[in-house]
Amino acid sequence: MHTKNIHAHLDEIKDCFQTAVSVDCVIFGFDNTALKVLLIESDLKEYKGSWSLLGNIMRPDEDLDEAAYRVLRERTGLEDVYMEQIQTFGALKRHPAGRVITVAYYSLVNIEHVALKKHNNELHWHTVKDIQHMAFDHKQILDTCYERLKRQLIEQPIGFNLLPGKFTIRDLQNLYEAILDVKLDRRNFRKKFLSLNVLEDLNEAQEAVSHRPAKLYKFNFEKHELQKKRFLGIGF
Amino acid sequence: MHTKNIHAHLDEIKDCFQTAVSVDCVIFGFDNTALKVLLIESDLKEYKGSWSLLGNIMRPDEDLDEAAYRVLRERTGLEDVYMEQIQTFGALKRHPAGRVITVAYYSLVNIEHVALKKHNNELHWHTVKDIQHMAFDHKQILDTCYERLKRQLIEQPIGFNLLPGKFTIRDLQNLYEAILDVKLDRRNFRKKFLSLNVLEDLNEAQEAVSHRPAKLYKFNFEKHELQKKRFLGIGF
DNA sequence: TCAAAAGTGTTTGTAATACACCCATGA
DNA sequence: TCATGGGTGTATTACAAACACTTTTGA
Repeated sequence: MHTKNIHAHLDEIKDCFQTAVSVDCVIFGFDNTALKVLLIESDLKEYKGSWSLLGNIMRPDEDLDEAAYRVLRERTGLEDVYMEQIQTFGALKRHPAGRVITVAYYSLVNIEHVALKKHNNELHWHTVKDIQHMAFDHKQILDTCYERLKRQLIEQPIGFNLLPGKFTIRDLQNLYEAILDVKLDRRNFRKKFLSLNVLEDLNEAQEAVSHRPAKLYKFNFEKHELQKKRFLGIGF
Repeated sequence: MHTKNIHAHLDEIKDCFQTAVSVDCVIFGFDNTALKVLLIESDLKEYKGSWSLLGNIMRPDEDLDEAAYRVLRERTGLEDVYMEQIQTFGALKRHPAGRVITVAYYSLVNIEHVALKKHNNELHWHTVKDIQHMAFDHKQILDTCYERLKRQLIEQPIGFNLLPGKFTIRDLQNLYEAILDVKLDRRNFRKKFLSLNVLEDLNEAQEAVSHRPAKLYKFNFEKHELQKKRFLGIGF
């Protein structure tokens, strides 16, 4: 067997360095009623009037994940938010400017923490369910990320990332119902979450509501014994 | 807001076309005892003696997914096998030849259907559990794909892809036990799978075994009512 | 005192788990 | 006839699902 050195290898593949890699961030927020996604007006003539995800080309000198965090940081000013790589989209004609494959991430942010700056006035929060068309293949990317979010929401306690630091159990239930598009029983939902040992009672209550005020909780990551009861059984 | 045409956009990003995109295939097989993965001896001097996944650079004129199928086809002669994109790895120094990000796929094949050709004599099936080191970041990729496989195996009936067309329920259980590294109750396992309505009884039996011969089954995709009982509840 | 949402407990159904005996075959 | 693994049924347990009334607050 022959071996090749790096340079022989580089030479062999140099024709393949014609492809750009981009990252696209599906930034989800929740406004207490519906799941939102942060979009920008497309700056490509071909897609004028369409909305697109927040993305950018990955720089040759930065990690892939770092590129995604950079996009998020530049657009929202946020750091240390929940973010997950979801899928890479590499269809041939997906970008009119040439061969660009894109790695899609989604992140969950507290919508109140996103201060849209003046120079970001092309940015808007859109209701996910109302979105029909987007630029590029971004609708497909959004759909994929939304499906993954729904699945994650069922399997891991990540919904907190979309809520303010203090929230009521009803807030949490509203979030689940809105994102999963289901109706849940109040008593069972409450029972379930309280038994999970992830909610810390702040001993505070809602104020200025014209009904019995609800208790406020915060999420306590430490308390969560991850995957404590992982199914031994087969779940299908 | 100003708009840019494609060419302005291309110009802006042209410095970023310095990154190659590769695909790496984690090809899993099962030899009735242990989970195997098909590896090749690295042809890079830097990794001489190490094993690596089967991969290749994506061509600028082919779909990303097609590149993965091409690698699989070229190496195993197989088509139409189970294959899934898992994750994209894009750390800065992951490839010594330059900036190469790689999209990892795993596929499940019937190990008996893979005829390793003469010119593929650097290819070998390795027992997944015994693998300690690999070239590049391929161990990390393998680990990621293996974790995903385990999860998928619990949630979807995909194990069949690793088995011959005719198999016994015990074969299937061996597969689950080996991959998930658990012991399962024979009676419950059988009950579970028979109730799933995905096994078609071939009315054939094992031959030449020195004990009561087991029935042979095949998987019947049509019968499987996908996600019929999808949890409404929350699974963590 | 009324409206509106918060808070609580019990019952029921379903599915996973644990477990022991008989059956068919080749040696 | 024996050794080996195949095939079956039931009791128990755990958890999700269904369901109704009392409590607290502001108006």
